[in-house]
Amino acid sequence: MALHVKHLPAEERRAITVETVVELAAEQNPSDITTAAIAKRMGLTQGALFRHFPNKDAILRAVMEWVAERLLSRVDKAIRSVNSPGAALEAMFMAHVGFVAEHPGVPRMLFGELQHAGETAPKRMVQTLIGRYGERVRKLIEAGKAAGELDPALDTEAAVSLFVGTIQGLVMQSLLAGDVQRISRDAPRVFAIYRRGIGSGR
Amino acid sequence: MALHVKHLPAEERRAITVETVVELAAEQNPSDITTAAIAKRMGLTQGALFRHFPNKDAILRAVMEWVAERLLSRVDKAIRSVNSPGAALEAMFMAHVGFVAEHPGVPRMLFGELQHAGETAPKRMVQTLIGRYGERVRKLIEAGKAAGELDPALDTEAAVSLFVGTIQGLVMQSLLAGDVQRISRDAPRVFAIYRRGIGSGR
DNA sequence: ATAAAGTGAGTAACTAATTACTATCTTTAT
DNA sequence: ATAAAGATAGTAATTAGTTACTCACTTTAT
Repeated sequence: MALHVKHLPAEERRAITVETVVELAAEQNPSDITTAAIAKRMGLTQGALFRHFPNKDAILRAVMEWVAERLLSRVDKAIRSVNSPGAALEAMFMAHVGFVAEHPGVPRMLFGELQHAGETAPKRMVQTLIGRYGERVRKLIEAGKAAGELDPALDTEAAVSLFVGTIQGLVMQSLLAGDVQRISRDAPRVFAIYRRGIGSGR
Repeated sequence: MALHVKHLPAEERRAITVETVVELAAEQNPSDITTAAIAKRMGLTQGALFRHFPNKDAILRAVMEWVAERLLSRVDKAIRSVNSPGAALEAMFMAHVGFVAEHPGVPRMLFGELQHAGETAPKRMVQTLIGRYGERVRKLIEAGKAAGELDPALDTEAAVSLFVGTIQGLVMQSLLAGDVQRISRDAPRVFAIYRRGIGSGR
């Protein structure tokens, strides 16, 4: 795939680094991706990475930026593609699932960052991302209630939490089975149950 | 809390080691719990650990055994304490949530083990545990269908996956908020939505 | 007395980061 | 147009710090 071309402009090199980390995270425990492993996959020496990033944390920060941008823009596009809140929730769910199926390492990295004890920069970025993500879900659920599509007595916060958890559950199942494609297959079936849980009686 | 008594019988020392790991996993990223950190918390030198375990992996294996035993027995007890499948599902959910609230490091360790690339012993144990756990959920859901409590057209596999995912979602929310007790507070509200999703129309 | 439990000082392997040096592009002066 | 000069990107070896694990020796309980 990658041609391992040497002497790329710095910006391009940084972009490739980020994509490489995302790729590696799909194959191994994100928390033990070493700078040596990243460099090897790129066909560079380990030291070369530090020409483009001041330290490893900065690499992770760049990855989180990449993720936040791509995920949110994809999700926003999905929301805009339909016109009812219920349909938007489903489109958002499927867009997210599609993203995860393409980049299975991503949710694992996010979850892994959240586990860190202190207040690392990447961790804060994940919190921000999930916050912004949650806003969108919350907005759709409230619009759905107003439109009579969803149960007006629905506990919005719980519904938001379950929306995210549902995807997290799919990720875990795919880890269990060692089969990423499973996510795409199971997603509609699982979402159907969720949709029923938040729906109005009719 | 622990009195850091020296010269304990081997079996007792092993038990304390396991509990210490579970404790540490609640405070820091499980994947960077070092043998030095475990020993320090126990008031022992690092070398002493290797009197009782051949290697670090064996410690993790013992922890997984501990988890599997305690979680399943607790869940089974909850199931036996009520008499309808629907009530049993709820009791099982709450028992699991209670366990997680007491030992927040546990789900994070399980998830972390699943991430490893190869086929480590602890990973296999987690797969076995989740398999056995899933069986119980599946059985209850099918009994619920037969009893007319649950939607007879319900997709059982998806419902099982969502059951586990729901808890995983609660764990993630608590990591986000940095507040474990949140799990117990949110659990009933989230379960209510799930219950509605799998229920018969009436 | 002796076997089990713990100590403390090691080791080899690995990790992120640094550095002196080299190769390759880009700009500029003539 | 092109040679010289400067800037940028990559190399290879090395660093200090960590990690899991070992072992000769000491302490303790029975």
